[in-house]
Amino acid sequence: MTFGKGCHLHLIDGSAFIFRAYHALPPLTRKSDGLPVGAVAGFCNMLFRYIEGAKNGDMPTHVAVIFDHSSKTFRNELFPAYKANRPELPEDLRPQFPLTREATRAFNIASIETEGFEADDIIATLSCQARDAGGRVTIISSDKDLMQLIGDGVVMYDEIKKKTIDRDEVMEKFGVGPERVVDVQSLAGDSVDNVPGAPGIGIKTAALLIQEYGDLETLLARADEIKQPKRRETLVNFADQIRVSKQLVTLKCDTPLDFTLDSLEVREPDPEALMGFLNGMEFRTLTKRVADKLKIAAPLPDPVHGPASAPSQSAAPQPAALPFDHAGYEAVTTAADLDRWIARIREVGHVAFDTETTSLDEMRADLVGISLAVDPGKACYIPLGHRQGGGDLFASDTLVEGQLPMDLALAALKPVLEDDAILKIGQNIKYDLKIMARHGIRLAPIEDTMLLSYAMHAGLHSHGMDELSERYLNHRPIPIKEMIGSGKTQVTFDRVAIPDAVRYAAEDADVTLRLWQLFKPQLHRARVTTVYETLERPLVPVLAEMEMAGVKVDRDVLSRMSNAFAQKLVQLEEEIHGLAGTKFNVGSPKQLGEVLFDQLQVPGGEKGKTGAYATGADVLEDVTTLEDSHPQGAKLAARVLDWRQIAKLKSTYTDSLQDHINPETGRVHTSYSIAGANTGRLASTDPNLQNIPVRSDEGRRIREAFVAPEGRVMVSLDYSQIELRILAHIADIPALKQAFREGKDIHAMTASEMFGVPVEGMDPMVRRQAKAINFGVIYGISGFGLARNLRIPRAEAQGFIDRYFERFPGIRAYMDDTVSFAKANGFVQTLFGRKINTPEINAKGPGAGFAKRAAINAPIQGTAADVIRRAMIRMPKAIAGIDAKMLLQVHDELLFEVAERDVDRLIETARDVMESAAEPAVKLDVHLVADAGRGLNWAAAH
DNA sequence: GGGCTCACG
DNA sequence: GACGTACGTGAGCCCG
Repeated sequence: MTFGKGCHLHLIDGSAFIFRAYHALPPLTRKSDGLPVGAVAGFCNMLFRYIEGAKNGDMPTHVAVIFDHSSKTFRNELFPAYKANRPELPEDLRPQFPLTREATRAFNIASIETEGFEADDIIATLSCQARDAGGRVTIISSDKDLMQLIGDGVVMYDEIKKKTIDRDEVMEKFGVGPERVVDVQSLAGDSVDNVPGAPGIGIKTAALLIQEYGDLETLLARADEIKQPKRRETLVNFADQIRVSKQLVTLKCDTPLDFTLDSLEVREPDPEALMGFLNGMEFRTLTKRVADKLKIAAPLPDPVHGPASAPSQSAAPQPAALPFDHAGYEAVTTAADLDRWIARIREVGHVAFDTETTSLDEMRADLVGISLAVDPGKACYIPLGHRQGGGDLFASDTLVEGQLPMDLALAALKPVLEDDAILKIGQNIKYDLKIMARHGIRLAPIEDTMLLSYAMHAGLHSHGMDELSERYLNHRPIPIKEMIGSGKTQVTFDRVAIPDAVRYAAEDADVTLRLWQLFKPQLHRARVTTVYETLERPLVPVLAEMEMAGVKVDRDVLSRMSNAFAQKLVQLEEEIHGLAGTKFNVGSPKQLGEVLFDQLQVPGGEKGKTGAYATGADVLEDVTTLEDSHPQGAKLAARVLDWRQIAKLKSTYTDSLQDHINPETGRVHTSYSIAGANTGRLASTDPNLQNIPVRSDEGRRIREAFVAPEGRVMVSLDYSQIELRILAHIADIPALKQAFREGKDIHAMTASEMFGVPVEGMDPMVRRQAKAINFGVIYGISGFGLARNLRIPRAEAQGFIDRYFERFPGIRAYMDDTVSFAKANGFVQTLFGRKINTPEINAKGPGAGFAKRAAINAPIQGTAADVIRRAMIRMPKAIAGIDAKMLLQVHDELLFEVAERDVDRLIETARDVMESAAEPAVKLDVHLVADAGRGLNWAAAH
């Protein structure tokens, strides 16, 4: 629902709730672990009572609970003593703060807080927005500081006294109307908040003065007219202090918010999530009371954790319930039919859209047809490029008769597809976006069912259409194989008979539409609307641009390297066969294992589950150390390692990259999958340009083939230590934060802290170990893993870890908290609210370890991924005036191609975007740093 | 098509 | 007390 006239926004002052609850209740701890939960219990009770009360009274259409983020706000910069005389927080209250946020979410109410602003400012901002939109507002609070907001449909409500506070109450308390409350407060000051005001003037006097002079500014301007000498002097002498006080008490109506009023729409609690939370808190009485209530409320099934195809009891239209019937699908072959569809799209304002083409590679694919769906069960397919024949050598290239001419159809569709008022819904719509872009059509605005699923279900399953359809629509779409076959006999889609294509393609649009209808309303309930709207959807056009731009690759450089590698491989092979005494396939791990451990009797061979010897690099490296006991084996292993490195570089890079050079553009166009990695990272495919070698000198030379065209320069910017910085922030490690603040060598600092050695003249080995531990922490460290990585005894590795935790206790707390959060909620979150589901977290057996480490890693890796996504989304606008293109993303690096004269400007601008990418949604305690490099090729720029 | 190996962050 | 373990990816090759 769009917020507007007739809407009623309830804003609950969460911090006030907490303090009231804390002081009203005796200290209460959770039975199982002694966690203090008294305030949480009181908070939940108040929230529950409020919900029940609201049902009987003046029902809100929108609701949110607002919290203070931290004690430091912009007011402290204005006046350092502001709120400085507040008593220290009770020790058992602070840990309950995050739980109250969780409680709020469990009740399915938006939980809002913003760094640098008080809850009051957010309440003020939302009130203003709601009022301006023509709606009404009730602020659930009795805080006098909020009374300045009353009027124009805004009232307050005291939840304890069950009493509305409106203009009359304000007049009674301040002696002036709400619009002059600020003036009175500025004069009277406030001893609780340490607002100075004018000495000797209280509310009574202040009210009198304001009544007489109208407002504060007039009063101050005409202060010399005041008869009482004492008052006159005070006002003249303390005018500045009074003005500062005014700034302190005036609430900000323009707090930056990264959501809209619409997203605060009232939602029924998700019974499972709510009961899960209350149960986890071990609130028995409340759990029971809520359970009783919920039964009456006929809960909706949970879209995230509930059974995949659970029938809904709600009255909402059930897209899944309609059967899939191909009778509702039609071929559009006349202009009149097409016009009819376009008219229907305009009526409804949205359309599910899908293209059929001849290839999965959007840069080479030819458009074959377009399918549309507007109403579930009804869809059409517009064949445009179907051709005669079976696709064999003798197939003719003539178009099948009876199809609309492509240019005519596209011209008719273009206005709708580009209309800002019509949503184009796709499944992986980046593909269609690129196809249409090549036909001069800019698809916008867009929705993507794949990304809707990714925002809600990351970690639960993949997000391809077939998977989603089977899971959520209980329908198995026609496999593409039934259309085009597979293997040798596979044909392209333009050879599919049109009636078959109609069934297949129209169904895809139908499925997409139904998934959208199902998923869209679930976004709010899963609390990932902001994630979808700020991190997923806007990335689509950005990536499409990057992919279409491609990166120039110099074929000759690659081809020369391939030749050199080929020669080297032959040499190595001969040498290896000589050492082995027999000829065998060096590329076969199985044969290699047998040669090494059976024929040559090298000790230490270990067979894996498949019965073959393990011959990974780590194993072979161990063998190379046997120079004394088994020189032949050691030498062989060393040569095989060399061979493997070269073979990898040749086959994966120098050879196959050449095949990916697009003949039309002369460039390589990767494809990024947005919903591939669970953590929010992108993945690059066809080819993967995120794993181009860099660690070895030999491999790095492959980057020399990624070049800038004449007159242009490659620029690379990469975040320095972004994951460790995020760890320092999330786990709140003062020593780490300080080291980053001071720009220190973070690994050396760690080593110094752990081993008590000075950073100056540090043994590189010691630093290396500390570095391994720092990375290990990000991965969910284990003694075994660290031991293997550092090749040291396990006990020693465990000793390092113990010392590390001792030195940085916050890390241990973060790891424990993250795992228990995952266990309680079934997911973990990034700082930006991205959810990563952890369905295996409560598993038994070896899977448990994996799930725990993944849960520990996901918020860190995921937050870093969110940060660079934000930077990428802002980048096109930021560099609009610069002759530059963003080409590639490699997790913490962005690669640009820039006109020579614009290089400095690009670096300055892009660096700024990257370093401030977290803001304003998140204010990190640690600043982000992006390092820049430039050169004629990627190797030189990196 | 699964397993192994290895390239990246 | 034993087990099995660093996180996230994609691609090429071998082999059944």
